[in-house]
Amino acid sequence: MDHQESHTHSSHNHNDCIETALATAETLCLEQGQRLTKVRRRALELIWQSHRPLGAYQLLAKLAEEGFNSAPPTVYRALDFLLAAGLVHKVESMNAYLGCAHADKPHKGYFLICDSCHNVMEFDYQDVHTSLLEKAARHGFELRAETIELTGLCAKCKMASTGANA
Amino acid sequence: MDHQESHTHSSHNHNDCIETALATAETLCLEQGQRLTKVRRRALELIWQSHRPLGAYQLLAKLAEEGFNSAPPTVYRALDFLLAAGLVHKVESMNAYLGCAHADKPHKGYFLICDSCHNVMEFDYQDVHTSLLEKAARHGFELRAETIELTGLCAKCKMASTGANA
DNA sequence: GCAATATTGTTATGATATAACACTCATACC
DNA sequence: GGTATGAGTGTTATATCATAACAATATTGC
Repeated sequence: MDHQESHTHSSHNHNDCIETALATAETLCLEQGQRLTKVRRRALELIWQSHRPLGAYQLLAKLAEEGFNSAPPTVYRALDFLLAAGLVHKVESMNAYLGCAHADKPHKGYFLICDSCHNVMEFDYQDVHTSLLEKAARHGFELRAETIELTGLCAKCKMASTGANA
Repeated sequence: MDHQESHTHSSHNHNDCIETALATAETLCLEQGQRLTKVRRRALELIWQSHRPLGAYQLLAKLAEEGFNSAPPTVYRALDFLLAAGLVHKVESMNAYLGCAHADKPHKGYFLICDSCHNVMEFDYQDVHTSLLEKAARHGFELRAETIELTGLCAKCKMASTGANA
């Protein structure tokens, strides 16, 4: 049923996440006859290494440091590829890009975004999707994509702020 | 209960919408001791005159034609004011701005955006909000704002495309 | 009127994203 | 293995979206 996932908890070993994501990406690309080229692979890895959504130009700077071409099309092409493959999501309200934790299952990117620490948690509630789909249909609207971005205070920051007051 | 509204149907008299919106805006600003200055009022009106979300620079161009200052801060200040007052919404996935049809009641901007004609319908389903609020709380997350933007094909465009095939 | 504050003018720049065309490399086919 | 094809990348230029910083002006409360 409901599924939720965060790759922002400092408690976990994020390297595992990155490795899993990269492995999944390679498998998916192989299956679909897509080429996970050097720059695409490295872009994906760099996006994953950040615990927060990464801006295109931040990513470009990192790629440039490593000898990749430093012109914007480089990064936007890589992002376009990764977005189309479902390997990353774009967080519209931040103009930033985030590794997708379950690219292997088609899903919508629903996000909880902390205003304070800027960490982002992805969640994927089937019931919300079903409900939105049904409501769209009620308007004769054929739903293709959903942008669901919830902002506020994450548990940690909330505790930190109340703790400071107490 | 559930409320939905469109100001994109060509069937209606959009002038009524604009007048109502402007009247509501004046009332709200008066109540809250806010000043609906010339440029703010005209910006709101121009946003409403467009049936689709209007880009900041599109709006700026229209304002400039009418003798207002043509530098970007002019339009962004007006937009900031209108956004803060809840009189317009920003459609994040389009970087564009839309008149809010029910600024008088606090609400979230939920949008159905047609990929084909780019019209946008605002809807506001209390049950979706409640559901998201509860799910956020489940993660210890204190929800402050929601960006819900659904894209796809509106009823008209869907009919037009199937009609073309038939 | 006058001080305090809000609003607007103005210049400059930062941040995000794409167009257009040349070049290179991988792959598939012979 | 050669070579045509198309995918991918390099490069230059520019479009689009947004804000910083400070000066000038208008509004409001006294």
